[in-house]
Amino acid sequence: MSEVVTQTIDRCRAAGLRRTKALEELIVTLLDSPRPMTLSELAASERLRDQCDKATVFRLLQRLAEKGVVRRLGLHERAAYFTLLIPGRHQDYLICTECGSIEAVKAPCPVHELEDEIRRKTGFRNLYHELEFFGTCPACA
Amino acid sequence: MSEVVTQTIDRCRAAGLRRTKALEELIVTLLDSPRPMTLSELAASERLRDQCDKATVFRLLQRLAEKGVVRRLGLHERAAYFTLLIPGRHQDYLICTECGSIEAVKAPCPVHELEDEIRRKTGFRNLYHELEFFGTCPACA
DNA sequence: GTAATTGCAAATACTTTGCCACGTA
DNA sequence: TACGTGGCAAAGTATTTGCAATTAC
Repeated sequence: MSEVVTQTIDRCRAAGLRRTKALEELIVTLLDSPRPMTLSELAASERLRDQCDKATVFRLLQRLAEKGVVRRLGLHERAAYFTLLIPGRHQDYLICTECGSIEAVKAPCPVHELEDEIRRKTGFRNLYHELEFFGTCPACA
Repeated sequence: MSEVVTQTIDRCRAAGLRRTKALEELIVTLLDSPRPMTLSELAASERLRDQCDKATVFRLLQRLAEKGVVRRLGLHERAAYFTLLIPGRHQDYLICTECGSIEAVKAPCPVHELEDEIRRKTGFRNLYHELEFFGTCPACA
């Protein structure tokens, strides 16, 4: 099992969660995915399909989001997307409004300075941001 | 009626929409609001409450989004948010994850260069972006 | 042993559509 | 007149919860 997986499970344990098979498989699944996934996708994924009920995945995601281990994203679809939150890592996304494809933006995120400024000026705590680009991908154009 | 309202209605007319009372009230309501609004908020708003059904507001928003007059935003809630799209204007948002308050970010958006770069490198068309900051506001902290 | 976790089914929330009446151009 | 619009009610989709059984610690 990869380094990141064990570290993430440790973070869950430290946050008071129990180490269940479903938790492990969920984390591995999210980590394997190059892009955020919906609840339905997760529940239907190879690793989780026979492992547990959709409600379980839902509640796991809920707890993990509460503990800051996963993040829930909007991304313009009706369904919410979830992604693992790895300390020190940040990802922006590029989304095709026609076919719904989602890919990670490779360039560094230009928002951190503004984020610091907002933190200073507004007194918001636990500040983070979400940045998404939308458009029509070459294949759909 | 303000300049922007008539211009926006003109854009709708140009896009082939009919000028109805509901359309006008919807546009004025969105323009009056300092932040994006949900379908429910719009349908229950003073101007629209007695004017038309929720389904009508829904279909109006749908048409307007199609024509590029309004934009549908995620913003992390279960309900979608809508905002008027004024040419040459762009807005980022600061959202409290505790109380759900939404305010517009006053500072200029630092993402346009990256957007240009993505447009060039990926060949995406009609590119735009959405940037939101999330955190705990001073009142909730 | 005890509290967290789970499955299953039922309840919610928000969105979306069908169908026929109506109003704008 | 013709076609976009509107109201009302029903259907759809994704999420969320209740409760009793199970499992991790």
